[in-house]
Amino acid sequence: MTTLRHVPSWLIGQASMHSHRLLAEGFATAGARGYHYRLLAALAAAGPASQATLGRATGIDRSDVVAALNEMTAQRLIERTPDPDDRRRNIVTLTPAGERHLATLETVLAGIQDEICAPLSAAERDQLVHLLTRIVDHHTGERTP
Amino acid sequence: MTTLRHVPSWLIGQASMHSHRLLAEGFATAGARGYHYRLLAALAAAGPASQATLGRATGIDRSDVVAALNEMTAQRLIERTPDPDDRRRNIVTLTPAGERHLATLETVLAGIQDEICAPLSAAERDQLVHLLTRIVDHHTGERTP
DNA sequence: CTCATTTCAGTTGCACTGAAATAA
DNA sequence: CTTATTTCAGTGAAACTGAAATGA
Repeated sequence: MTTLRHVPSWLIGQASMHSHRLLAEGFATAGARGYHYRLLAALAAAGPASQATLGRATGIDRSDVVAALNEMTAQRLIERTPDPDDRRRNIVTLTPAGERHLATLETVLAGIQDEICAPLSAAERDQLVHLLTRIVDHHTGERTP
Repeated sequence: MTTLRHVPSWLIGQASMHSHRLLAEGFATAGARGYHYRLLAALAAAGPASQATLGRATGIDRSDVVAALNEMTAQRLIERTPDPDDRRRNIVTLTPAGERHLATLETVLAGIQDEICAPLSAAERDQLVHLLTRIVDHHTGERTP
């Protein structure tokens, strides 16, 4: 596109499309998709958690958390056990297979980052991360101000 | 997410999510969606074109171009006329209503850009545009290298 | 009663694939 | 015969909404 080439939202969207495609391809060869990785990473970072907590931590909708965890349970990557202190909740824990799976996905992810940022120097990559961090921080939590 | 906060693809995806939401909201109040704007902008920039050309110019799939143009024809924003020189082709042209609609969407778009880049200075915004441009350019056209 | 959690059913915009008909 | 264009039918991941059942 001619006129859109300097519009931030267009560039962000195009960059997102490419990174999303690369990531989806990488995750697919490992038998996963984006939601799976985000949930595994959140579990590894914060330890066992309820589904609602996982949804808030990952930004994934409560409804999609259910579906993704169903798939991951079938793959024996996680386990759901009822919380004795609050019987509405499921406590979700990583299985050893889930931890191994996460490790492979982390490797895939790191490779994709280098691929995405290939045309940038290390300093420029840091700069990009810094700029995007400020944008993302500014727009998270400030819905309907 | 804790561990993902410095991963470029995560930041790009989050920024894209926010900008996409803002853009979709803005376009929706004007009765449009992203594909409509991109097609209108391409028509205004390059003049009347075939659907295949529009698809290549906007990066929208041939199949989605058909659907979007159907909707836009119903709104009298564009017109399809058969190309006498190549009877497979439709020549797509902007109607006056389409030009007016595009002008409104341009205004919406410009406002959203300022909203997205609110936490950045003008120099930083240029820097972001520059970095993203290099990433996008590097990844467009180089599929299956 | 209100609120939180889990679950299921459905929707939407976007990106994409496959196949058919038509014509260069 | 091969290639290009338009069109239709369908798939898939992601983000989201609404409502129901259960329990704090």
